[in-house]
Amino acid sequence: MEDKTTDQSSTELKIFEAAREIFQAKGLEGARMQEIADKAEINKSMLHYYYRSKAKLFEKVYQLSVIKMIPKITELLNEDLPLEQKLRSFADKYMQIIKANPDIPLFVLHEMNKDPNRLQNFMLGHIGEKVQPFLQQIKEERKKGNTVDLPAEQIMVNIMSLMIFPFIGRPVFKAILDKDEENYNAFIEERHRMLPDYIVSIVMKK
Amino acid sequence: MEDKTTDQSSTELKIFEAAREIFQAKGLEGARMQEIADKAEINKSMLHYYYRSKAKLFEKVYQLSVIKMIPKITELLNEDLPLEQKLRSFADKYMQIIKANPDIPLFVLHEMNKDPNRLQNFMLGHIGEKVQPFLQQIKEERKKGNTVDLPAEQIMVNIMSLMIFPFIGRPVFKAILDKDEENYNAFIEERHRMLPDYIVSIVMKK
DNA sequence: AAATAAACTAACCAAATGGTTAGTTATTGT
DNA sequence: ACAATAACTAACCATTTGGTTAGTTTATTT
Repeated sequence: MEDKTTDQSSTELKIFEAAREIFQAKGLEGARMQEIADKAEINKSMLHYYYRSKAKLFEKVYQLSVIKMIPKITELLNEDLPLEQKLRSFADKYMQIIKANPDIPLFVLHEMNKDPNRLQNFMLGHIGEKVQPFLQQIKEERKKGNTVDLPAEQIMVNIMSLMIFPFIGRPVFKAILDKDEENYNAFIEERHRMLPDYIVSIVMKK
Repeated sequence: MEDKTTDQSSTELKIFEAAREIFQAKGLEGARMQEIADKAEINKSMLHYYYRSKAKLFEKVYQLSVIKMIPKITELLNEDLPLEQKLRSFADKYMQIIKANPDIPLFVLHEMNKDPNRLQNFMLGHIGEKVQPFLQQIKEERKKGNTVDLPAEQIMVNIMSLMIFPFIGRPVFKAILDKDEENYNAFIEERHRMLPDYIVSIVMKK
């Protein structure tokens, strides 16, 4: 007896997976229903049979994408750990997540930018308050003189930028650094290895 | 007598400006020709009168967008300055450029991601060799023990990430940091002020 | 095994969208 | 002043695209 999440017809899953790939690569308007059907190797009518409309199918892909990336941030940042350990752990675990879903950040940010109110920003409604404890933790450590002298918000943005942007900027960085796909992936691996310590080093006062 | 670049009918310019805004906000496929015409307050036929096709109009917008952001990087990084001053100057000037064109990074990266071969990557063909001197400069300073102990490429990616990502990630950061548009702009201003020194501090060994 | 429902297909449809055309108005050169 | 060209408009067209329908095959239930 399979559980509810895996108890879907293989066709439905094939459709979703194809839709995920194509929506993430080309965005809502760039994606063609026929293209999704082709990739899923099913008749185009099946898309509507299982998901009714392009908008509905997209919404599922979009929501899953957001869910995979956003809640993890607050989840990891609210573990009960001293700041330094928390930073190290967060950097490592969040890099793992992005590496497993490298197309999501650009996809989600592009769609958010197009329509900032999609589902009243969905998922983003209460994230602010969930990040507060972490920002507070930084502020306290800063008062104690344990961190570098920067506003907590700037530190937060620094951390996220260093982790996420190398994935979003991939095509440009590949050109700038003269790397092919394989080389750039190795570069990302190297980055994953160094980032936990590096982030600690630029946040905590030495 | 106006020079060639400004000697265009006001209609043509209005179209281009409208197209720029809409393409940058919604991407190639998300943009509607009618919408561009409406924003430019002209008849839709004028779009084709001056630019022949959506693809051609888009290409002009895209190329201008790339030209505004990419060549400046190598230009600024190849000024004949000691590393520390160069970093400070680059951070300040490049932040100015992004602030003046805050929608371009996400737009360009989304389009590049969709079609990595658009115009055989245009503009990106020779950028690698133009960045080499700067990477070399870092490597030399690193050998002398003047920089933090990181590969030059990682340093380069760090710098670009810290500058650009706050613009791309705006909708998420606004939610996370609980800021409205005005507050976030102030946050960006603060960031612009601190980044030159900060970047120096995380690259040069103290 | 018959009946019922679910999964699937091919053909078709309507709306949206980029693009054209034929003609009108305004501008420019002589 | 007038011919010629450029700028512009409204109506229309062809294709693309998301979506539907009517019917067929496959699986399930009793």
